[in-house]
Amino acid sequence: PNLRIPFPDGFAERLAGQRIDGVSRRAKYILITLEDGAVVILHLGMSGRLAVLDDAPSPGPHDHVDIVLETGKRIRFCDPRRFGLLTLAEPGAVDSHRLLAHLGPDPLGNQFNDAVLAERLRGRGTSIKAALLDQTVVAGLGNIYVCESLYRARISPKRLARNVQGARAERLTGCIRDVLNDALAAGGSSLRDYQKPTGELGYFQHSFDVYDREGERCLDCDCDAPAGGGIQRLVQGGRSTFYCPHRQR
DNA sequence: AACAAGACCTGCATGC
DNA sequence: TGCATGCAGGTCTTGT
Repeated sequence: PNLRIPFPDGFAERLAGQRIDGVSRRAKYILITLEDGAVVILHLGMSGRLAVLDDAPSPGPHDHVDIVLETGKRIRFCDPRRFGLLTLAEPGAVDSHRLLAHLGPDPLGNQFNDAVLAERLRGRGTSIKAALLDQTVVAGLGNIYVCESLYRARISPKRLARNVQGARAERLTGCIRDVLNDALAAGGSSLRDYQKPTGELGYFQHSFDVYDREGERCLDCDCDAPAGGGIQRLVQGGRSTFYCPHRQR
């Protein structure tokens, strides 16, 4: 029970016997809607994983929850670092739940376009890198996809967020969507923990242009480390940023 | 009020 | 071999 937040009282009893009416997503939260309208809110944090199991192997040290289905299959939630969470929103109190209420627009949804992004970046004195990681600005981007989006849009991660307007905001909007769609098509990015529920790995990590490529050649402008170029790493807000100082301005 | 820094965890790679 | 250090797909809270 000691994940990022404690389980609500009577969590298992609350779920028992209910039909699952749907599974959806808001930002990085997985939402499982029950027949009475309550919603299970699940976040994988950094190291969380869901596995669909046919039988009931004894749980490992980092397995926290099994949701057992009528068929006998079970959905097992494993999370070594325990940055993930599993909680419940009562019927009618889902959008207003404190974890969901302040999220910005989903970059793959209809509420997101270049005008919206420009407006949400207006007046922000932080870096565009930090702004895109802020889930109240845009909901659902993490460190990898922010780095990749800024690279494709040729925008420096150090540029002030308020100075991403007009053509830059337009470029960035398109690149964010493209990066996410490409990553989804590839099944996501497996660095260490991440597996799909089937146990398969994602493939997008083979398509990174900049992430985790410090010192390597820039695929676009061809600058390279021996000549003083190449992909550089810097730390912003305690997180690694990878970028090409020549290509990104 | 906005922003940066620190805290929360475990596991792994690296270097001495 | 063992130990210390730094780093990792993310939020939250605290302090300036």
